[in-house]
Amino acid sequence: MKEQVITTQEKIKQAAEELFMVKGYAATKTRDIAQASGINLALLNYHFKSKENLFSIIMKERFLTFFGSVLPLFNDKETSLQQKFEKITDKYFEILRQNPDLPLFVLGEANKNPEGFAEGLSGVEFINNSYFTQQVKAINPGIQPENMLINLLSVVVFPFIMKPVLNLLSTQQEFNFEQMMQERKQMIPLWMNSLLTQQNENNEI
Amino acid sequence: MKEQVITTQEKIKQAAEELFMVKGYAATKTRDIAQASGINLALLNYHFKSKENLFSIIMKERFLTFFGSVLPLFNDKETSLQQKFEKITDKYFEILRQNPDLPLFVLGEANKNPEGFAEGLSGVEFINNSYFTQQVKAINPGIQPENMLINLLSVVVFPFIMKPVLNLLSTQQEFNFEQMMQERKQMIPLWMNSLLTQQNENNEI
DNA sequence: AAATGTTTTAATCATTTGTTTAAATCTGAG
DNA sequence: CTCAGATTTAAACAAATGATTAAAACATTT
Repeated sequence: MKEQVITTQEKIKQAAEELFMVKGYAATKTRDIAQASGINLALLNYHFKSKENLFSIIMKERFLTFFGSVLPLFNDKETSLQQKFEKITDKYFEILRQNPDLPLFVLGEANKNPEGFAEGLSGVEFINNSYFTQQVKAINPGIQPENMLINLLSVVVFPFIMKPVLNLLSTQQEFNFEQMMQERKQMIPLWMNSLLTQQNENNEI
Repeated sequence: MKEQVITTQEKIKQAAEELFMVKGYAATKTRDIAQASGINLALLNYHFKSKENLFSIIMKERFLTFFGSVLPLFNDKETSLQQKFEKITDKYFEILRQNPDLPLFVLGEANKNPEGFAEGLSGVEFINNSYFTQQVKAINPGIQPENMLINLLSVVVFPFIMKPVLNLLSTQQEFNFEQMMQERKQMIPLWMNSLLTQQNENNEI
């Protein structure tokens, strides 16, 4: 097999990424990164100018991972709504399985630093008047398309964020996170369809 | 009107709570807390023994706010499932409107420090074999009750976490977060009912 | 091999940060 | 008022932290 040469920069970035994601920016010390990547402390500042610069680079990459490959699916003119539900669910499950800490990192950063967040999203195709929006309006004008978007992202992403809480339940009960997620992956498109096609009956009491 | 005397301890706690929630533990410096609460730096260690102890106190209180008043509703034997959907939604909207940073704080902390998280939850009534679970099984045995729980929490809580992302959309488009949440509050119980009563059709292609 | 530019290392610097200390101020009981 | 205890203040300390420096090691070209 071909020897995989991993550069110092890559070593630093990988270690820093892991640490930033689980501990956050402030709690991650430059010496932690140096130790985790097995490099000399000074190399961090040599290869990346500063801790903040290193963080900024990693942050932008993570933002793209979180938004870049999924948001365009909303605008796909070749797929039906049902297919969009399936494809977006599949894609996100794939991404989040490999990057379980991604949602909290991205959304936490969006909260702490909204300006930098917006800036880090340059190049991401947006959903504004996406084809998704038009399709929702066509099928059910009684529901705000933004709410369908939010519903889909909620039931897909939130369980990953909830994982530690759910695992708390699992100690008391037989409960398997992976197995549950497997069922969700199949059900979510059906659930979304069910939400979409229901009648908006605003009948109070 | 009666003069509201606010003690030094309360001033410190309120300022620290705000800072911990938006910036996180490590990024919040004791001098930030002192300045924000207008007290002398040494008073933090005089009234609370350490920064970590202060954080621990605040953290446990926030955990209770997030879980304490909502989880019991799942076990209420007097309410139907439909009523549970409504009451849980209402209660959470009320809490999260007043504490918009609560979910990210609690869930972030659950991730960074699962042990301390579990410990901070002592006294919270759990959902294990709740009445909610039984009711879901009775109405639709084809769905895992845990997944209904997760769906409900997802569509209620996640939008608050997504708020900064959604506000990014609002700059490009007429879009009002509050107005959208108003619609969600009405719709979520209906949506949940729709999910629950749909048939689990496992028909692949 | 010599020279040149790049990368790595160990040591050090200047701030920042959590905490402590000793004195000053305040408060309430006798 | 006076005194004892509680609270507050300014100053300082020790450790941690991000960054820099100068020399050493390495790699590449001539």
